Amino acid sequence: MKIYNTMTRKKEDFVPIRENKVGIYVCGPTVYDYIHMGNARPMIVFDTLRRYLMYKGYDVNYVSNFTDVDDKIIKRAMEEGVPSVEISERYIEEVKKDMKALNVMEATTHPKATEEIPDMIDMIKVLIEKGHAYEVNGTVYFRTRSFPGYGKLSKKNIDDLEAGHRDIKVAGEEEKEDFLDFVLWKPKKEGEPSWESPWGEGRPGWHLECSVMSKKYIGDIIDIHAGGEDLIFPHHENEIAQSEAANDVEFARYWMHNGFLKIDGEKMSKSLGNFFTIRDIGKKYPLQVIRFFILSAHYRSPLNFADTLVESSKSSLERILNAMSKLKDAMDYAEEKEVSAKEKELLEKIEEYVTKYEAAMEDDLNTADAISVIFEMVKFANSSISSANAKIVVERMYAVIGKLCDILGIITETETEILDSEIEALIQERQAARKAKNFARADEIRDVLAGQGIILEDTREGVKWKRA
RNA sequence: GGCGCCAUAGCCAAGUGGUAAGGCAGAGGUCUGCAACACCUUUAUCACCAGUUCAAAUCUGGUUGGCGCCUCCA
Repeated sequence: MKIYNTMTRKKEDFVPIRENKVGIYVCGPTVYDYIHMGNARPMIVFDTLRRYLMYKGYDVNYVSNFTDVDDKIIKRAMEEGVPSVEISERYIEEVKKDMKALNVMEATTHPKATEEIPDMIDMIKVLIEKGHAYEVNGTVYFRTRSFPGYGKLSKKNIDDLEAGHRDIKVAGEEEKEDFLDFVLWKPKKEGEPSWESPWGEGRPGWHLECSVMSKKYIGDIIDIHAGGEDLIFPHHENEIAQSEAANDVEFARYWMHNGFLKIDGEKMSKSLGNFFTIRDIGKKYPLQVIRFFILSAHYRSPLNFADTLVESSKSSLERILNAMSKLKDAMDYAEEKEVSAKEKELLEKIEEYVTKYEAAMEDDLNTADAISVIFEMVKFANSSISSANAKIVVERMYAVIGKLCDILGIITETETEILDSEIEALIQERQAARKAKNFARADEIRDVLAGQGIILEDTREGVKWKRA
């Protein structure tokens, strides 16, 4: 498979370090609030990458952290007057709920920063020993200029950074040797969570945790490191500096970054009031629709989020679901018989679609193209596959579309739901009315059920219903 | 100021040298008691200008417009 590597700015053939094994590290959220649409994009995109690699037979070690010690968490805790651990634990649980609702698989490991402090201290010690870090008044800084490759991911050169920096001085800057140096360990302030360290009580800097956790749970070299494009600088640049300075080996082979999500054409931000949490969106749309919507564009493109676009995705997804529902019915009625010569061609055609789908996914996870292949299959199924075919043919069609959707994390399997007896009775009454050509009554019942979110469809095999 | 990205039909969105996938919406038709589902038909020369080439949406240069990072951020 080809992956666009931010480091080289090119699509490269993906070759894992260890045969058939892939280690993926995705920077996870800071848990101080419900996750929003922007957080969801990398979760969904890289979960899809993971699912595809698993489908290809790779053993995927997927690590994604929870940043559970951070200024924003502390601020929130102070506002609510509770310990910050209460905030982080609460939102880790909420984030997990949202991820589940988005059908994002649980990571192999979900490390938390606060549980990895000893390893972070060890890495800082190594960096100090090697001359890549130094301590001033309880703060440990990374000596950025001591790492020659600094800027290689974001393609920034140190002198440009210096020029751009002059206007934006930060407090405490005087004590640093160099403005480029960033914090590995910061001393405790009153009321903040802290840990013992050789440099006094304090807490780790943000960039350090990812270097430490990826090393611990994947190894010194990781196959794929992923996250939002805004993390390229400074977060990922700093991770590279820390890890490569400490471990003396390349940090990550492939860097993948998803594009930003915009709201009605504008950047999402709290001040613009266009900040949407997954929790709120879930009240308006099935989150499956959101997942489908996000995957309908290439992951590196900016993606605009607007109601009309989601509505459109909802209709699109229904087309797939309708086709699957029809296939399921066809399976029930299809006979187990010999596959005819003509049907053999149908089976071959199905495999051609699979090949085409895989080619799309192989090309830097082109989910938009892959989805278009699914729609081609849907059309093919709707027009060429029916209960008149041998059962095995129908089953294959159903299984293939189901599997290809599953790789995208789209659930097509609908569990058979039992309607309550009252609704069931109304449907029966309507059927009787139709038989008696009392269409006024039949339509009236259909309207009543529609009002309750039950949509009826009359098919040759009888009445079908679905939720609006 | 530095680094980088994008511009394809009413909307969304693939396509990186050989004469434009797919979806939504719209129009016409078939099926249906009607509707829904489904099926058939129908809707673009790819921001603009110049160049390279037998051939460009696809390469090069320029113009215009939009966006991101450089500060916490997915």
